[in-house]
Amino acid sequence: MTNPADPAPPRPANQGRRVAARNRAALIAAAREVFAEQGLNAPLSAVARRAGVGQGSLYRHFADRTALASAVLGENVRQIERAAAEPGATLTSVLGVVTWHVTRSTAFVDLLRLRGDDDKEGRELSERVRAVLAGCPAGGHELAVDDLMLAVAMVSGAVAGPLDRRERQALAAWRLLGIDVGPLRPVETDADV
Amino acid sequence: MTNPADPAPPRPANQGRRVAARNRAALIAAAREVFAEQGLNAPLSAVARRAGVGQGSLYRHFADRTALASAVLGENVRQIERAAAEPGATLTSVLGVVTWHVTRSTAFVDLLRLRGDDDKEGRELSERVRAVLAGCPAGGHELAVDDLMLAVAMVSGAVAGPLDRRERQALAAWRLLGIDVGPLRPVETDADV
Amino acid sequence: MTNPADPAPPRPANQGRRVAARNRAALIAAAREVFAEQGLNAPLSAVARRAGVGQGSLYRHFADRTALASAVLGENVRQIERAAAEPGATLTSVLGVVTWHVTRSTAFVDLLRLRGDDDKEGRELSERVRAVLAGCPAGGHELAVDDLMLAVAMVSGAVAGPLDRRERQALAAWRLLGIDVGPLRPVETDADV
Amino acid sequence: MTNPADPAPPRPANQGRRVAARNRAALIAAAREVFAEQGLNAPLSAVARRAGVGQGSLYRHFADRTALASAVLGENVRQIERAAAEPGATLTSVLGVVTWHVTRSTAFVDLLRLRGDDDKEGRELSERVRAVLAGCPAGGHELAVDDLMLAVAMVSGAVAGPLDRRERQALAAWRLLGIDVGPLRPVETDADV
DNA sequence: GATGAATGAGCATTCATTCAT
DNA sequence: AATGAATGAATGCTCATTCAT
Repeated sequence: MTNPADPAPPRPANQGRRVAARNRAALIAAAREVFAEQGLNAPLSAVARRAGVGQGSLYRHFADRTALASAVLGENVRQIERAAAEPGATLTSVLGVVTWHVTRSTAFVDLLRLRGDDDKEGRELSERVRAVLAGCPAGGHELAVDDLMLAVAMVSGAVAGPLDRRERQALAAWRLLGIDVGPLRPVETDADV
Repeated sequence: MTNPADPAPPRPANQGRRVAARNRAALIAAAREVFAEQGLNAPLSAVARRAGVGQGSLYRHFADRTALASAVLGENVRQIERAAAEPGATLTSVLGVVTWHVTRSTAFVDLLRLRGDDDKEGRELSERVRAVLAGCPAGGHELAVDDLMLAVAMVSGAVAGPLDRRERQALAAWRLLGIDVGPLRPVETDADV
Repeated sequence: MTNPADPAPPRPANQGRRVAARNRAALIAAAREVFAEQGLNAPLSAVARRAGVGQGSLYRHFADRTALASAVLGENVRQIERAAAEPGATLTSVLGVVTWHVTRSTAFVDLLRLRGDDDKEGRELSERVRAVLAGCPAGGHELAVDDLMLAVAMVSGAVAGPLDRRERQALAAWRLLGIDVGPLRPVETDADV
Repeated sequence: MTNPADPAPPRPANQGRRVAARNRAALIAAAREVFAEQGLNAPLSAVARRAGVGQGSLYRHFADRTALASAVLGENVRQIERAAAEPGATLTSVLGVVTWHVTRSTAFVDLLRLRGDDDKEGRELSERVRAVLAGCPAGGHELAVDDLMLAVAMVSGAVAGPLDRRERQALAAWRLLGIDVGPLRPVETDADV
């Protein structure tokens, strides 16, 4: 018979609040990968596992799926904002960065396809992208920002499958729209978490 | 509390084989709605429920999700083929029908984004759409069929949200591509099963 | 819209009561195969399908799984009884026939492992086998019939896997028991249905 | 009728990680009973229910049916190995322990009848039993280990029905084989997990 | 009598979410 | 704060059984 009062299994030490920030970053990094691969509906358990973190910690840092997704996509948007802030940035160069994210992340594509209903977080992020595009020196293009956003969504719709295919499709899509994009690339970050 | 001596578990009447065809049609109709709203991964149980039919009946008529999806999307593709067969059909008019389906059905959009791997049914349907487009008298456009299919995928990527918004976005997307589409419309069918 | 009063699909002609007997035989034949391959718990739908008969017909002829199983195993037992009735039959020759069934039919093995509870049909069949063995001229063996039945069950427990393996195991088992068996064989029937 | 405004779906208290080990043990105990009664194909939901544990917990502890079965049968095999390691152990005494398990557990009998195909776990366990028998001081018997394993399978085939009947049949089967077995008994364990 | 469709209970499996420690 | 186990609802799928025609 099992003794019902047998001692609790050894509890892993609480490593203090220093770890908190580290865990948050690990969760975002893991979510970026998982969402990029499987889209915004990927199992959250997979994120926690890849982050090397308990399920509970995930929920402590991010109240729900949306919060986590916002954190991940927020980084993407921040990169786009940084790209636009670089000296010599043009609409062309910024679209290159946008397209880089579109080809890399299924989640970023999903962002542009969200239902308008329960969203809000998503709309804010979209708004920020729109603001960036609106502020770009339009290198010869006379496109309204609405059309630019539409064009980004359209390119998103064109990509599917493995990475190389996604890149080819994205470039072909931009060509079909008659819009130049710079090289597909991320943005260097100071502290690349 | 349930009476443990409940005599007869009241089985809803088996309505005989008369309803078979009706059920099949109801399943397709329900699947069209559910897939249109929630996409190709919608729960099949929701389809059965909306059709007012047991789970088993669904599986009797359609061996798996693919079979059901094919039945639904097959109708869509058939409509497109019919549109191209109408007297006086042009690329423009056919694209209007294609776009009608894109705005109506999330599932139709999904069709154009399927991974090539395990699919086959889906690829066949895509192929049929491509064949229709390839055979259209290209009213002034000099687009290769590859680019046409890409354009359709791009338009698909642009639509989201409520119906009226979807329509506006689709039309704007085509305009951005510089491609004319006819009026968004389905095709009249003799027996609209 | 579908006309709710559309005509019933053409009904397959009722082919008269001559077919009844034929169907019954087909069901037994199919069940023999299916039960032999998959054991007594095989899906009854598989039996109906292999018999080329509707599910309903199966249930008309056989009220439940037990009835069908009894029909199948009854034939096996009848063969054993016939073997014992052949001129020159000995315990050895009869055990050869018994063993033939053991190696051929998973269901026959299952028969010997049935729970005693709800059984009855099964016990009757077992009884008949026992009666046959009891009546055999025991060619030199001094085994009580209880022990013979036990031995048969033991040999049943030894067989598993593909046919050739089953045969080797059965013969090894009998050898281990020090009991001779004749050649493994079925019995010729006059009208081999 | 259920009040549609039911506020809180009363979730049974999550009793924390204290119960983890207890639950695991409860699952194994429940599985031992259920598998013993119904064989290796018993519904896992029955195991979870009898353990007083949610379905999810079962799957957390045991990835699949095989894992659970291995845990249960592994204990059986370990007991047999311990029996062979006892001072004064003989083939006779070990066979008594083996037979004890055969009479107690339908699952243990199933183990000996597994198809070789997709198994592996099962074969490993069988191998361990064989190894134990091979290593036993054969008290006067000159049986090859192959024949011993066959004999065990044969005895397994002989047992069916209620416990007392199973015991009588097993002993009679061994007698028929001319092989001595010690008293049917389990092995005392220090910590009976 | 035969037919084949309808039905729902049952089982396996996954996953979002909560909570004691 | 972190942990990781518990939980059950949801979903896919199979099958025994009933029944109108």
